Amino acid sequence: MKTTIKDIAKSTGLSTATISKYLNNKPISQANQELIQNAIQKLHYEPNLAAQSLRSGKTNLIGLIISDIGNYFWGPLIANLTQIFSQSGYTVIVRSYYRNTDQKKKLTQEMCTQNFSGIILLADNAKDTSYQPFIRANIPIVVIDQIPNAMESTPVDCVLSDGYSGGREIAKHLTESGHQHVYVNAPLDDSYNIGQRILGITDSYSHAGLPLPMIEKSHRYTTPEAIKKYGEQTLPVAIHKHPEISAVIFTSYELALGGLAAINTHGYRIPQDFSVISFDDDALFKCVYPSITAVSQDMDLFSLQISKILIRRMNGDYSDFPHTEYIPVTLHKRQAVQDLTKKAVEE
Amino acid sequence: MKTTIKDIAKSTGLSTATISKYLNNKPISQANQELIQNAIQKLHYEPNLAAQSLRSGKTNLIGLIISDIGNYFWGPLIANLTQIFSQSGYTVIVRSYYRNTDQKKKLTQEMCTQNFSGIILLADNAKDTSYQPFIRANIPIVVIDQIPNAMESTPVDCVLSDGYSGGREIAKHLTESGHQHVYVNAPLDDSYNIGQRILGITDSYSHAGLPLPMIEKSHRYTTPEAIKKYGEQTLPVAIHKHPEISAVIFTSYELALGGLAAINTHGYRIPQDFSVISFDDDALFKCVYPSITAVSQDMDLFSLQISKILIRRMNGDYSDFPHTEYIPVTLHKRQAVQDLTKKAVEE
DNA sequence: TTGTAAGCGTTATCAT
DNA sequence: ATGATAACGCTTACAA
Repeated sequence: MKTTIKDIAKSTGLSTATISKYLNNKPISQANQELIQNAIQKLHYEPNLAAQSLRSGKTNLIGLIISDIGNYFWGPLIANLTQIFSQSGYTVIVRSYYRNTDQKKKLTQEMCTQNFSGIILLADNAKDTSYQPFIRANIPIVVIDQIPNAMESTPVDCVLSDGYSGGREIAKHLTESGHQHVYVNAPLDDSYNIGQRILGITDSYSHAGLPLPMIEKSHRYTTPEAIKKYGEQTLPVAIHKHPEISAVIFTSYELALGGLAAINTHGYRIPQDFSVISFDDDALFKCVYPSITAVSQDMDLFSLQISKILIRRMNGDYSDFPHTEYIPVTLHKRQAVQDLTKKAVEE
Repeated sequence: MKTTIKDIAKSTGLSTATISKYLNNKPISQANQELIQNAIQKLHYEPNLAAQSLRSGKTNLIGLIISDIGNYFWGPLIANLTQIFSQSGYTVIVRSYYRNTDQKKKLTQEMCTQNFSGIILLADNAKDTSYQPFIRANIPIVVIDQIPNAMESTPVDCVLSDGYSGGREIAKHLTESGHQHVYVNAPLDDSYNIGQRILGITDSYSHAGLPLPMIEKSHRYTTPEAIKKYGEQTLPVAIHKHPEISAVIFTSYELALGGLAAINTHGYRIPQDFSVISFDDDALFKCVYPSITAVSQDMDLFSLQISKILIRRMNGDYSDFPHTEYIPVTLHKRQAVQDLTKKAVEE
């Protein structure tokens, strides 16, 4: 038999109403506070969340919607969010729709009706409009990793890493290392984020009066495997056709996987044959030989900003709505980028 | 205003009891089934989970307890479990205690009282007894990745990868490739799993009449970072002291990270200086040069078996209790292991 | 097969 | 500051 507030009420001689008030930090006499506190400890009382939720209409549930939870790049983010929100009394529930559009619609519709206290939506790309039903249903929501095109008609809070700065950092590092002819491997999708990464690179090269980076064009790819395969196939072709290329930039982790696989297969030597640099870092990047130069996202800060905005909204504070937060990124200079200026001097 | 079964009742002219029966697949006349179905569609009815849970005493919640959700090795498992259980109408909630013993006790106690339909506990090591409160509370639970020492006094269902076979596979591959002097990098913890991995290796070498693998002894390490650091520090020392070592085995992903970092720092050439082989696979292992030979766990099958057992228990079927399920592992032969027999012939 | 009505554990209203 | 009581949306005897 589970302990309920009735038991606490009986044990203390108070009414359930008073116990409830105690639990919700409403004014209670000092004496009774201690009385209740003791009873709770003694009887091992834990509130029934279902009852609380049913009566109050608040679930304290945060829905985290990710197209494909299997994509482990986002693991640390999920971890952080789970931890941060649990500290504020919220429980994070992760839901995926596995890149199935029908399932996605069904999922969002279902979640709109389940009294989630807040939603975090990892948007697929800039065309993603699935945040809109939550706005309509008045459920606080933060869109992450993208800025939807529909922002203008339906404003929403966004948090994403600063891909543009990342692109500029990469370009700076490469130009300072003497790399004039650069190849950017990027599948054409409608990702705002990836678009910004590329723009950061091309802007820098353009401003520096250098030849514009060669950007691989392609069809759209949806699954991580397809993106990897694409990278694996296109890289050797480009290198072969354009021997002047001295550096390759992967615009995402999946492309890096594919590119590195191709590099291995074809026996390219990094960084002697060409330098390599990737967006999105991985624990192994800094361990392998040569270690892979990469731009990492700050998942801790990312999670923190998401939680800050969402909690503000859940508390009814919309004073700065809509807010877009860019999370700074960090370039890790490693062995995979060769300093061509030094090399020239040495020779 | 949310739609409730009352609205459906009014709209169809039936009672709420009948609607409830329809929702719970109890016998209903064909005509009314269609009537209700239509009303639900028209009014966009979605059941209130809190009310269902409160009344029925069932939450359909699965608690997944992981010491450190930030350790992304388990990301794919979380992903799979979330997906599999959602197909059966369960929602997975991941909870961590961040290697804090007090927090862990608090968490398990709290979860015991929250009517979880089932629990999946990723045990820390063989000494982990935190599954016991759930057994006492009659909450179905499956322990994964370990077999607790307390099994005998408190039986429990277990699912874990077959580390022993993995060890034997590794040993077979190494001996067939002519590796007689092998170094095993393993922090001494109380992990049943890691113990089995080591045992598989040593048993094989012992049965083959070869010199016993050299096993690094150490203190206990708790965090992934500490384990990595340990691997990074011990490997070069061992290699230096024992030049006869021709192959190094990492007993976990974290050790591989540390070991590879050390290899990079010290400029060892793999596999010329020594071969490398790791437990636990990573997407990058097969992409980098040289690709890293590794034993992978089958996370799909792992998740599936967990869900099968747990769902059986939640349905009250304890006919095969307690059950221990070993998930087969796969050795991926890659470039990091050199075939010394061929080399000998060539020379 | 269908309806009536009680009640799950909590919170909120309104007295006191 | 405290208490009596209704109500949240649903399930489940039990009766019809």
